[in-house]
Amino acid sequence: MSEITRLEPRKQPRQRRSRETVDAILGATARVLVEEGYENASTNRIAEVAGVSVGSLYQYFPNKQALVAALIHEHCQKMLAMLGGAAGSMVDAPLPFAVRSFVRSMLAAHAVEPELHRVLVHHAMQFGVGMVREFEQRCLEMVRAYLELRVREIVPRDLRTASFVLVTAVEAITHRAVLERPEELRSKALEDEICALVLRYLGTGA
Amino acid sequence: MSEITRLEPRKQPRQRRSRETVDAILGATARVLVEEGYENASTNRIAEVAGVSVGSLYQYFPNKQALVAALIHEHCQKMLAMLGGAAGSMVDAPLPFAVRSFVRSMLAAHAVEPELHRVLVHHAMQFGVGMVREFEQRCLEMVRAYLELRVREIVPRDLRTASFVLVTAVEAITHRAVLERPEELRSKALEDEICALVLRYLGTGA
Amino acid sequence: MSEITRLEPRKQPRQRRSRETVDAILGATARVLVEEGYENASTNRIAEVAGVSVGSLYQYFPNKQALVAALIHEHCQKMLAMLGGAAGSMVDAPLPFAVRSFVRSMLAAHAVEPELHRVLVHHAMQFGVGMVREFEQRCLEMVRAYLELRVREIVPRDLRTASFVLVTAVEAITHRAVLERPEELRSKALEDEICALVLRYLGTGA
Amino acid sequence: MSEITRLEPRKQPRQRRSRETVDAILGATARVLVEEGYENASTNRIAEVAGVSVGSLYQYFPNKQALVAALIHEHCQKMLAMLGGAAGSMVDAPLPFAVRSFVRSMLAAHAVEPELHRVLVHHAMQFGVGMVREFEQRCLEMVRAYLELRVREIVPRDLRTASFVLVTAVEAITHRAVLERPEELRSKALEDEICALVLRYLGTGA
DNA sequence: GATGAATGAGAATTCATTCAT
DNA sequence: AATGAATGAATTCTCATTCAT
Repeated sequence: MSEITRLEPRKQPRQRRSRETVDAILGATARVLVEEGYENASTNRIAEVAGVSVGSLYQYFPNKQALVAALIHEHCQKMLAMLGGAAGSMVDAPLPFAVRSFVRSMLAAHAVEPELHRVLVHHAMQFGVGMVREFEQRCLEMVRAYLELRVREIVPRDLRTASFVLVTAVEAITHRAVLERPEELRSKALEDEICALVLRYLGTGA
Repeated sequence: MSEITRLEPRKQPRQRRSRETVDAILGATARVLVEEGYENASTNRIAEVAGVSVGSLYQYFPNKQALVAALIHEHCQKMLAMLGGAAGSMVDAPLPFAVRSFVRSMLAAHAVEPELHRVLVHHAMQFGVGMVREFEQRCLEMVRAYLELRVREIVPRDLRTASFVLVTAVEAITHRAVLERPEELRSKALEDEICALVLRYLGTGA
Repeated sequence: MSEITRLEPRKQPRQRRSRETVDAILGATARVLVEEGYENASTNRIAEVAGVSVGSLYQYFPNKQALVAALIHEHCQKMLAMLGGAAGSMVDAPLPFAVRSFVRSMLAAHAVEPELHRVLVHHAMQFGVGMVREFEQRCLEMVRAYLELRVREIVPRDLRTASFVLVTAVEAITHRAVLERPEELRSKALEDEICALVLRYLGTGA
Repeated sequence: MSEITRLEPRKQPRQRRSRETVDAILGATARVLVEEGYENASTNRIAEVAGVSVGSLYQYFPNKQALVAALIHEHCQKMLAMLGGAAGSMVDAPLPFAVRSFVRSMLAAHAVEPELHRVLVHHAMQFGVGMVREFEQRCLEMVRAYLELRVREIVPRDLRTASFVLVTAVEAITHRAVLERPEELRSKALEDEICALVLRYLGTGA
């Protein structure tokens, strides 16, 4: 079903020139993926858009998958950075504030480059599984850690399942909202509703 | 981004033998998709597994996309049929029963052929969008219709958003549970938890 | 050092048309190999010379090596057929006649398509090893079997080494003579000399 | 069939450091050729193994063929040096001693770096033909010169053909023995048998 | 209707070689 | 002199699709 393939970048760019090349390649990959779709994203096309030769592309990425994997990695790092900010402020905050902070971070994280996000999520499972799972895993851990702090204030007893339910739900709603209802994002109505979903589930009578 | 392509089956099989051929092709498509992955699912391979010639395949399906579209359609019909059963029994039932019926239907619908489901969902968006959306649209309509019947018993006022939130959340949790936590499906604990999520969100003080 | 690669033909040609295609491909491979050299023998070039599309080539041969392997196989069959004729007449013949028969078969077998022979021998070792070894093995067996029949008439006692020495020597001289001294082949002087080498080695005082 | 290409090293290394670089490159070429095969021996790979940049490689060798040609040259020099020793001692020696000396030199010369030898012989014909031929030519000359000295003691009258027959036979047996029967090399049985082949052919009644 | 041979554009990937730094 | 980034033509191989039989 799937071949074993190296995903690690082939070699580190040492000089400034090569750093620029790598950036150009990743940038072009993102653009082509979004504008022309995964199926049409050939390495030759990507190199062309990046303004470099295919050879240069293969000097840094051993194959097409590694290229996409690198992009997924970069994207996950950005999203994790945004969630990380929320994590800090949650610890001491009472439930309603913590939940709102989390939900906002999720919305913000998904809104960065939604089109790219969609394409990457789509193909992430095939190989860079570990990379996307890293993001989801971090969400789960974060939420679960927080729930454990507040265990006496909430209704659910099985925190493993509770965090699975919450993270999956919030992530899915956020994801689809960004893609399908971008106009509603500013209205705060959706944000309120997601917070309500979470808070009522946790049983704080909000 | 994508070419405009006919997705309709090329001709209706009228005789029994034709019907069998079409079934064999669709069955083979499902098998190949699941066992060998989308990337490796060539029309030649599918025809081989189906035990017919490529020529025959193209007699009934104008192109590869139409083939997958037909499979998606078939799959959606099965899922809708399972939801349809629930729909009938929901109308008159009080909230807790209705919600449980809905959640059970969702779990059951996703459990039919989970591997195939995963592959199809994965590639559904690329072309057969309308077909998957049909399923989601029906879910939304069903839930919204029910919520309108019970509007005085529930907290949320914006029923459009409420049904979006609920359907998206339940669908996502169900989907991931079937794929990633199949062992927990029998325990009923997850089912209970999803019901709790919905009921508390609706504000019935469960 | 070397990848594991399928060398078996991909599928049997069933219709006459495809049989002709396969023949055209093998013929073109031989021509290109001889006229343009192994390095320049690309599959596209071979297909072009064969007057078919690359696709057709890959329908019957899973990769380039399989193509060459098939050619080697065919070539070995031809050579073995020529040796086989000699084998029959050797059994009852006295040494001088048997040796001459063997040497003549060798010369004839190498003279069939000497240029192709050179290229194939050259690249045979890389993969089709078994195929060329088959030819050499058959020679060894044939010679050894005969020596065993005549063991009382000859000097060498270690028949395994004796047949190795003889077959290797005769094969090498034949091979190089065909390639480098084709004009001398008709003179029979070389044939006489090879026979002398063998007979004197066997100690029959010729 | 093949382009005309400069095979001469680009420039003579004058300083010690340059000499070391060239040696490192040739050593790396040998290693890569033996360990990874000719097909996988790219100039980039060779430079990497040599611990220098490709640029440096091209400073000393105008192209890949020149690199291999240089290696072949080096290898032939080593083999010729070993044969040269024998040549001196042969002149005055009686046939049995001379033949044994020659056969031993051949065996020793082939045993130096058999794996490398095999790869080089394999590809020598493609371009460095002259270089390998040089070795074979020298063998022929040496043998023929000796046979002329002893012409009254031996049976064969056509010394050109006789030396061709002998050198080709001994070389082939030696080559294959080193590659395929290395364990027998120490036993001296094979050496004896090759000597017997030569001596009996020459008709000295050994 | 069915068959399967044939097609060929196009995709991924390599590698000898050059040249700016 | 050395470096290593960049090049891009060339190569192997795939696969959706057509069409003669």
